Amino acid sequence: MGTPDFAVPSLEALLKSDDAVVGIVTQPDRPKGRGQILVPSPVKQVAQREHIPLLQPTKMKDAEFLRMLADWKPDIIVVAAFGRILPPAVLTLPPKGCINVHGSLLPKYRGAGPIQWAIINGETETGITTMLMDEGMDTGAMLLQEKIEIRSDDTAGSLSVKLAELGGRLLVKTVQQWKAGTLVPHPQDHSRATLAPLLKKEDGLIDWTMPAAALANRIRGLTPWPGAYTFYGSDRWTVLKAEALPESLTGVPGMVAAVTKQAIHVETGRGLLVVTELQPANGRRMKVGEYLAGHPISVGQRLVHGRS
RNA sequence: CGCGGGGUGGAGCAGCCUGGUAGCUCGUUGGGCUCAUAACCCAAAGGUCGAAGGUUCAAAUCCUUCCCCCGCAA
Repeated sequence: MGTPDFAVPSLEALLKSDDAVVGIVTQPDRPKGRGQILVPSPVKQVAQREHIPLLQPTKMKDAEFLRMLADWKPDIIVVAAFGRILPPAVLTLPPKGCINVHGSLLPKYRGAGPIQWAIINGETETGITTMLMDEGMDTGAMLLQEKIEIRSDDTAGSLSVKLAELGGRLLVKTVQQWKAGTLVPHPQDHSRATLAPLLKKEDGLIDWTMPAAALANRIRGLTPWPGAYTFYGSDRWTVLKAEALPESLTGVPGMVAAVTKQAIHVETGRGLLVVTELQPANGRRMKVGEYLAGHPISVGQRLVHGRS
């Protein structure tokens, strides 16, 4: 069971492994983009390519769905970024249980946005944890765990690709060892658990009173989705790349303190944020140098929280 | 038919409303200046103005259709 790009490497890894994938479950096609066109999930596209039986339930407790799922007689159900809570009826279906691939070092960052929050919080390492699912949100007993470095230039997008890849490898290893009975589940230390809730569009709004270093992390964690944005006059900017400088020039958060050939220096709550890449509304992503070639930016203007 | 913005030399934009043979910033090339430079000065190259059709003496500019890109919203 899985839905977005993150789940694809896990599925592909399973397909290449010795175990048979008897069926795939993914979320229903959703209208997407400007034409409101129905788009199949990345996982569905693989399923169709491989001609593997596919279910797209709208409700997890739907009787028809549960009956068809049971008909597949799965030994194990593997879940990677599926996006739905599994009811007990599903969790207890496979004799060897449900295994989840999670993008963090549990018990830290339980929830839908572990990769993004790890970057936002300035972590320097994260990883993949495979675990036996229970009824809680990422609270099950852990099977295998592997660490990965978070580089200072990683964004949620780039890190997600790496973790998805690692997830696929670790998943196959987990399944093999679990079948062989050589794995001992380790209960999580619930007292050390932290939550990583799903990010919303509004979480991308930049609060210039925060320290520059925190904003730089936040921008990385919010890229490419939902995107960190701010407003210059009536223009909406999505800030794609920026770095923090410790010194401060004007002390007025949000003020454009300086403009060089390839960067816009913005005052924050502490230090300067040097913006080097952005995407204006109605435009494509571009280096600030390119943007400045056609858009005069005046020092002293303030970046604000809404269109003005 | 969800709302909206846009396609103009290599890049980013102005010009369109109030038709009359294309402009700005940057880049590129050549030259100059300088101990030196991604700095500065001078010069040059480079554009079927997304496509097709229409109106007109004349269309980047007005009308019609089509193609492509993007923001919001989901």
